[in-house]
Amino acid sequence: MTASSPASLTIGRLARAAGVGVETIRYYQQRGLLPVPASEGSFRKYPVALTARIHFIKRAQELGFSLDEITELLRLEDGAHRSLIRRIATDRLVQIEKKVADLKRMQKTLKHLVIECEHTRRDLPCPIIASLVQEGSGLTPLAS
Amino acid sequence: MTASSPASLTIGRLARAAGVGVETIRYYQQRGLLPVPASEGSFRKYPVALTARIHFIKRAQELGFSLDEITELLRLEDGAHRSLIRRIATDRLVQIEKKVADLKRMQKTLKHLVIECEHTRRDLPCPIIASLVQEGSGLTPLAS
DNA sequence: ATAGACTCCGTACTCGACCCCAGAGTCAAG
DNA sequence: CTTGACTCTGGGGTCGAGTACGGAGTCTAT
Repeated sequence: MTASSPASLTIGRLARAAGVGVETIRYYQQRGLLPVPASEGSFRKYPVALTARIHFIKRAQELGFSLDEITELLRLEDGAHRSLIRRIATDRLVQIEKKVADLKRMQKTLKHLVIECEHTRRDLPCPIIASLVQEGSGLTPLAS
Repeated sequence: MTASSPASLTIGRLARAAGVGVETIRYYQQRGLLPVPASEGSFRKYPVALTARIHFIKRAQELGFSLDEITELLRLEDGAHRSLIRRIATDRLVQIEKKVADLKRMQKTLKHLVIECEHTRRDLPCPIIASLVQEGSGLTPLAS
């Protein structure tokens, strides 16, 4: 047992410990993601264990969960609601899959256009622009 | 030459023709994406050709360009700045590739967790939650 | 001529996840 | 015991791409 780090922290120390801003913690409190602990004197004292909860939130965010979904996950955290948790996760998974498909479509089109543009003679119109204009009704220029 | 659709439209008709809301057109005008045409009487008259410009904007958005980027593209639309246009497109391409990589990482992790969860005995903790908690310091429950 | 649809203009609101600020009070190190 | 770093509360601002609203004026079909 060394110099003993305290079992509870001020909000600022908790923020540093968890790698987030003080404002983020207050925001999470408002959203019900973090408890508002009791005060000691006039400042609140935050259990060190809250860093784990914040890390939970951050990791879940990295997996693409919204704070609303994370709130739900935390509510189910006792583990009794496995199938519900799975449903939230698979919902998210479906969204991700759709997004990936969308992006790949964009990627393909764009890549194609860029390559085409590189190989088109300088005196012809840029294929990237041309593809956006599509039906040759012509862009009306902005009045200057 | 049949019943002659007019060469210029009111904002509402243009909006319907282009499949956007009136407010969207006004917004694009504010952002400099669309010209503010002259008025005839006290209402403005919009050239039909503006539908093409709006379609340009919408298609570019579908490819993931922001309105700022689209403004830039429209500015370069004369075709003289091919390499600049390509740079905007390839920048966008790089962003898309990064996003896809991110999503695939999430997807993989989540898929793995969901499958694991389905095969874990009901008396063990849910692996999805467990993976988020990670270091077993335990989540502090919200004070009720 | 009048009803009803539309336009113009400006402002304000939406969503999500925060960030920033001011002012007053408080805590801890030297 | 002072100083300076911190906390609390409350409110506002940010970004992007719009949407919504309200009141006054205007156009058009009947």
